[in-house]
Order: sequence, then structure tokens, then C-alpha cells
Amino acid sequence: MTRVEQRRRTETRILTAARQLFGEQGFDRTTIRAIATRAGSDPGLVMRYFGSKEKLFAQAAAIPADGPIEGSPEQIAEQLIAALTEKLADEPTAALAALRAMFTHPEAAEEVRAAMAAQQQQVAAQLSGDDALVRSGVIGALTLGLVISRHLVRLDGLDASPAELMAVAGPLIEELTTGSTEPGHN
Amino acid sequence: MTRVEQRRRTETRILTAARQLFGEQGFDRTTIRAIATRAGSDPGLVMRYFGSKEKLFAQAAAIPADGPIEGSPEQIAEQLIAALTEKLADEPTAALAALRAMFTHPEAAEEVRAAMAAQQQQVAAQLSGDDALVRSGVIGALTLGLVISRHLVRLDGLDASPAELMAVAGPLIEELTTGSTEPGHN
DNA sequence: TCATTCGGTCTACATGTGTTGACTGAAAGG
DNA sequence: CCTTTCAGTCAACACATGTAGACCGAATGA
Repeated sequence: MTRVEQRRRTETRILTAARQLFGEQGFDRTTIRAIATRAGSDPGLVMRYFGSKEKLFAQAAAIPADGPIEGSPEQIAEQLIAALTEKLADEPTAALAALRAMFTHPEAAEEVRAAMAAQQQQVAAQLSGDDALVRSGVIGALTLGLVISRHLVRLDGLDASPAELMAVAGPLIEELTTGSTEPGHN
Repeated sequence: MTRVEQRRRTETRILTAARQLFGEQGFDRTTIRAIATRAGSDPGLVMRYFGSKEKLFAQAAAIPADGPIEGSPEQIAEQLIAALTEKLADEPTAALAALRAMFTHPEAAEEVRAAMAAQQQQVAAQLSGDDALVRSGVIGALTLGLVISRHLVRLDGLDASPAELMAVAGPLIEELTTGSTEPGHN
């Protein structure tokens, strides 16, 4: 087996193991030794290939960017619902690591905040009413709450199929995007 | 100063410092030494008074139980909205520790899950429709998402006043409790 | 007043962690 | 074929942490 190929395989195994463990236990409770063991490798090698635990985490917990969101409020709602349905699908190991580490690891917190803020700005720009930012924020909060409740907390009713969940949550998002409170305070 | 009084004061200072630090940094990143320092005390004393870091955390991160929730769907909605408004108020240091530790500390996770499940069961029991459990679960998820987004993530639009937030989120809860999807699947 | 309790402080230990560096053997390439 | 490179392994170090125990001085109570 050629050397570059071998190296690539090992790096992949380490990265996969890191993603799993960071996602299962968070940053602090995950040790380099545990990652190496699960990857069938060695702590020293992990360090040599990724530099430090921090750098390894940065690579493992990168959040894949959502596609752009634009159009009329109805189209916005449609895209948000599609995106959320995807996030509720099973085994989203990619963002799980960042999500779990978010509360104890400052960099992960920034990662998540940035990802959420980006989507929120896009949505708010298309909504009318002076509470557009609040409404888009609530959309983000609802999304975050659903993902966390399902995948991290494993809350009782949230283990239903994505379709069933969206049958309940979908109308909420539509209401948040299209149903505008009239301008002017109460 | 009498001895019992002195002891009570010191214990209180330690418990307060513990709540703050656990809430700010989570369980793993909070050290006994840091707690002792913030409390103007000593690590050994913390151990002697609380037994272990685990026991101290258990006392510091106990979640105050919500009052019972019951009545017609309209009354349910009203009570849920009142409870959420309270949770969105500023400085909820009590549950913050448990909330932040939830994702890395198994016991804290159980604590939060139990608290949420309890409320969820009460709500679901009063709702009609065969998706009652899902709807009450989504209520819990929305609540969790809002609290986390506001206090932990500090998401952009969520720094509005509780009143403004509830003007947006309130109708969602009403819809989830009163607006029932008709029995029978789609 | 004198012995005792106990809040408080200090030091030390065992352990687990990230990280480093030396070493080994096989692939690479002239 | 011989030298160089490099993936992989092993042992060790420096450090932080939870925890235990010795010690000191003031409040307590007989």
C-alpha cells in the first residue's frame, strides 16, 4: 500500500473517531488517547497529524454551511422547513460535536452562533414588520430547540418521524415568516 | 460572631460561587480551587463541607420544580406562557448551571430531561388529538430553544424584552395547545 | 480557667491529561 | 543496493486537578 494513501486513511479514521467522541462526550471529556484508541492508532500520531487537540476539534466540529435562503416569505418558509427537516433526520454527526461542545467550549459557541446568525440575517432581511429580527430569532431558537431536544436530550415525544414533527412545527414556521404583527408597538 | 452562623455564611458563599461558575463554564471546566477562590475560601473547606465536587454540583444545579399545570387548553396555554416569561427574565442563575452542564454531565442531563418530561406529561394529558405528545414535546423544545438562545448563545434578536419575545412566541404556544390537528393520520 | 470542638489554612499525594521526543521498520527513489 | 523519508510506536515530562490529612487559633462549655 502506498504511503500517501495509508496516511490519508489514517487521518480519516482519526477524524471520524474524533467527530464521534466529541459528539458523544463533548470537548473536555474526550481525550486524545480515547480518540487514538477508537481510531486504532496512537496519541502521538494524532498530535503529529493535527497539531493539537484544539486544532483537531476545529476540523472535526466544523459546521457545514446551510444553503442561501431567499425569496418571498412563503418561499422562505418553504426553505426553512426543508432545512429543518434535514436537521431532524437521523445521525447528523457532523454538527453534533459543535452542538454539544457549544456550552463549554468558547470557540464552538462562536461557531454555532455564527452559523445561526448568518441564517437569521438572511431571513430577517426578507420579513416585514419592525420585529423581523425577533421573529427570525425565534425561528432559530425553535430550530435549535428541536434539534437539541431530539438528538441530545432525546425528549419523549421528539422521537417521532421527521414528517410527524414537521406536521406540528411546520405551521409555526409559516406563521413566524408570513404572519406579521403590524408595525408599531403595542 | 457565633460559629454556626459563620459556618452557614461560608457554606452559602461557596454554594453561590459554585452556582455562578458551574453556570458560566460548565462542570468540567469549573475547579474546586476556582470555587474556593471566588468564595474567598479554601479548597479543603469546600471538600469538607460538601464531600465531593459531584455532591456540590448536585446541590448547586438542582432545578426548582415548576408549579403544576392543569385545566383547559386555554388555561394550559396561559400557564405555559407565564412560566416561559419567567424563564426569559434576566439572571436565572438557578437552572443555568444544570442547563450548561446538561450536555457533558450525565446526571445533569437526567435532571433536565426529568424536569422537561414532567411538564410535558402534564401538558399532553390535557391535549386532544393523537399527536398530543408530539405537540407537548414541541412546546418543550421551543421553551428550551428560547432559553438557551437567549441566555447561553446570546443570539442576536433574542435580547429583546421578555414582553417583546412573548408577543412573538405566545401565539405559537396557543396554537400548539388549542389548535389541534384533527384525530387520524394524514 | 482549662480542655475541647471546629472553622479555616496549608501542604502533599495520586491520577489523568496534552504534548514531546527518541526510536523502529518499511516504502521511496536515486 | 543504499540512503533518505516517513508512518507508526513507546516512554517520559510538565502540569492541573480532586482529594486527604496535619496543623493552627478562636469560640464553646464545663
